Amino acid sequence: MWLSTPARYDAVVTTPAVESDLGWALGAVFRGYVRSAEKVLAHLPGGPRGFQVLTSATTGEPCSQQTLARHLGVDKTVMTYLIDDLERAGLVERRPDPADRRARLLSATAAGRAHLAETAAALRRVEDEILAPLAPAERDLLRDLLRKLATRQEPGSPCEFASPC
Amino acid sequence: MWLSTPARYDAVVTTPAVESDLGWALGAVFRGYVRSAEKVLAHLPGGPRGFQVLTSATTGEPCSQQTLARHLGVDKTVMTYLIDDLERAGLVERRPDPADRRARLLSATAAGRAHLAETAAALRRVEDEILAPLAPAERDLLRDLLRKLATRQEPGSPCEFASPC
DNA sequence: TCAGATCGTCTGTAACTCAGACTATCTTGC
DNA sequence: GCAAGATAGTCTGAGTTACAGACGATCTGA
Repeated sequence: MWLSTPARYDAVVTTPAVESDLGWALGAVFRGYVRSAEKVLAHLPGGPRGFQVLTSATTGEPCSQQTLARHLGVDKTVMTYLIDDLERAGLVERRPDPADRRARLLSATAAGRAHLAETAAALRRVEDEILAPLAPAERDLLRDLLRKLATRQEPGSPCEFASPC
Repeated sequence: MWLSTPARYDAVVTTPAVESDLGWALGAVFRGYVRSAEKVLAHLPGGPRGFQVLTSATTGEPCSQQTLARHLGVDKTVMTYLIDDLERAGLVERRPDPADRRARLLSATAAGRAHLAETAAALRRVEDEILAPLAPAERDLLRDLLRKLATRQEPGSPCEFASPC
């Protein structure tokens, strides 16, 4: 059947071009984002992931390393040295959790918050640059759609990803 | 200034939660996609990237390894052993480019096209699973927006990403 | 024809990921 | 109160991966 079917016909009917593959588009955009973000975040320990840790440490109530690791999608061992670097730079600090002495609560220092404020502004400009091909309304739409997916797609519990801490 | 401003105020005004970070959402969705796709593509050499190579080798005219590498966002040395594996599995084949004897044109074998057809169907189901939190219209919208970005965001030449070969 | 660029390959090094062990601590059941 | 198992964070080591650089073959332009 496959051998007798003309190749051109196959291509059109059963095998879509790679551009229509969600994975390809997702990967291409993600790579572009990381590459651009790394330039802006070069001075921040941990790059884009360090930025996300710092953001999480600043907003909301302090949370444990492991919870944060799950939320950001990094291994717990990676989280250890990610925080090591940020702490060494004086941007975040680990405090023992009074309710559980095994755990450390992560919170940003004043320097960390100041650093985050200016970095977030620069990153926002990078995001706009990346989203430039889209109309303003489309940009907001894309952000919303991605956020909606990201906060629900954890397979085990539907909202694990959504709960920051 | 930073020290005298209440933390809560900082958080609301200048430091958005990580969930509003495009990079976080993009990363979370991308990780989820790769994790799901790898299950379906476990039997295919190279996993998701092998799938994209096979897809590109099937659709359109045959193209060189380097062009394909740029298009898929992988290093040329990675592309070499990626194709090695696919060729060893009998799914693609390298042919010398008659117009440039340095280059190899990549094309899928009949077995490769058959393999791709069934794998693409399975992958499409995975994609729908991942996009499940969205309404049907939103899914198409997200695909379109991502494709629009992916085909235009290459910094050097705006359409380099878009041109498959 | 010659210099420089390019294609694909190979090699080695650097970086990264992740399983597993370990200590300290919490929780549960008795 | 105590023992057994689970969990948080850290550390180590093994395995994988990415990527710079060199290389031969070939193309292109002067």
